[in-house]
Amino acid sequence: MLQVSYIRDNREQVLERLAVKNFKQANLVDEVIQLDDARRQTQAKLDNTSAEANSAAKQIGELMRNSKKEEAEAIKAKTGVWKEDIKKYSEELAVIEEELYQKLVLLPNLPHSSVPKGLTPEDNEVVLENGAVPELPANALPHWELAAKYKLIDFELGVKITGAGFPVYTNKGAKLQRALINFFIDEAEKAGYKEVSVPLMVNEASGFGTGQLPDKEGQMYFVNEDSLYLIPTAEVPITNLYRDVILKADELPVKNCGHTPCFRREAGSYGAHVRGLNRLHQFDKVEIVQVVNPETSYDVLEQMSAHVQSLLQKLGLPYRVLRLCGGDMGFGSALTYDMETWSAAQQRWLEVSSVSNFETFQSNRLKLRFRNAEGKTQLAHTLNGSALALPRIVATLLENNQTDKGIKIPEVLVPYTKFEWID
RNA sequence: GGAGAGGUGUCUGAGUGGUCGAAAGAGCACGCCUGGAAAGUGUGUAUACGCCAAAAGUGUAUCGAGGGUUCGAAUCCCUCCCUCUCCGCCA
Repeated sequence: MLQVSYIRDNREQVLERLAVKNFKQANLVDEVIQLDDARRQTQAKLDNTSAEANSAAKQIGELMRNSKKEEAEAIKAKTGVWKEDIKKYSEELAVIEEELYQKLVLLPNLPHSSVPKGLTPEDNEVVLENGAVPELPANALPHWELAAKYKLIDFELGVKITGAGFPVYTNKGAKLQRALINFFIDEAEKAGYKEVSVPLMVNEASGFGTGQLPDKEGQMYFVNEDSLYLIPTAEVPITNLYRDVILKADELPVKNCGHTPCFRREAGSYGAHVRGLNRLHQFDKVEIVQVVNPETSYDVLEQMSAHVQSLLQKLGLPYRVLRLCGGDMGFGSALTYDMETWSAAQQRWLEVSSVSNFETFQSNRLKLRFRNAEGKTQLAHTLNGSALALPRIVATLLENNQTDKGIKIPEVLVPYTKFEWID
């Protein structure tokens, strides 16, 4: 959520930035400003009336104590009007604030100046490519066939017990899951992230804090009986750890990592692009989250991007880094890098990570502040990224490392898997 | 699931209708004291939104949340949420 005061002070810039995100309802900006004007006026009227009523009440108390009953009654007689006005103004204020809020939540975050204009994924900017694309034999298989051949994943069994998009990992497939999770967590800890293990369900306030609610509830599974949402990413519980918190300056940066399953309804398309592990309703992911001083947030974003890249390098996966264009970015992000690995058998790039700086968009909703050098409270910046999501990593590992003898496990993973080959 | 107790500032904790944004203590910050530290001592120490060019100042709101009674509510009433204890169930 954008800050109203910022919108007021930087109207032109806000409009210009929103245009980069192809935001269509630019009129909302002026409506927000007008509503805020109205809010201030009504607030002032309410405050002034309350002040009068408060001082009258004090006088009455004083007079009663001195048993000047008649004078007290005289003042009492005047309070009726104030009471009515106070009621009227606070009702007005509530209506205005609600309207303001409803419009404010429709405004996406402002994209950073480096965000390219554009509408579709084709307009994303390739920042860099790294790693050699492997030469596969002519009979190379896509990962879903490899998974069947080596009995790593049983998709049908998942359908039986739950439904499509909930695979069952078996044998070395199950081991590989656990190995990747531990490898990713260990690497994150080496990079200074503290591991947390968090609930997989969150309440509505948490969904609001990170921006999934209102509006995107369709993407989350909802437990009606208890009004809880299954988390679509560990970003939600981990970032919400700091909701309604004022951090001391020396507590920044906060660096957390955590592994969780992620649940996504993804009511979407079918076909080759979502076959196998390409798109699932449940998958495992290690997430990294930082809460930082605004002055450092873009340096931190680069560090997080470098961390994710280092994982891909260690796993020997060819990858590229994209700077998402305005049209492809998430609602709350100011700048997003996507990391994609090259799937040799599918002959296409698969998104395996997304690293974003939310600036104050989340912290404003979360009321996540820190005390700055002047001792004043200030909104912190939040960032997060996948480091990494498992399914597509597994997909490319299986596909890219397939040989006549079986599938070769990357060296860094062998201490975790305790086997070198899937065969 | 059943019964009971309770939710006050960073923490402990007082406060049952007016002088309460809230005693006291602890913690923390700064100063004094000290060769240095501890002890001692003094001062300060919530957040948000207004007004003001800004600082100073000042107004309003907030004692789990929302509503009500009252000229006036942390304090009385209602609803909801949460925590704790005991019992039941149970990984």
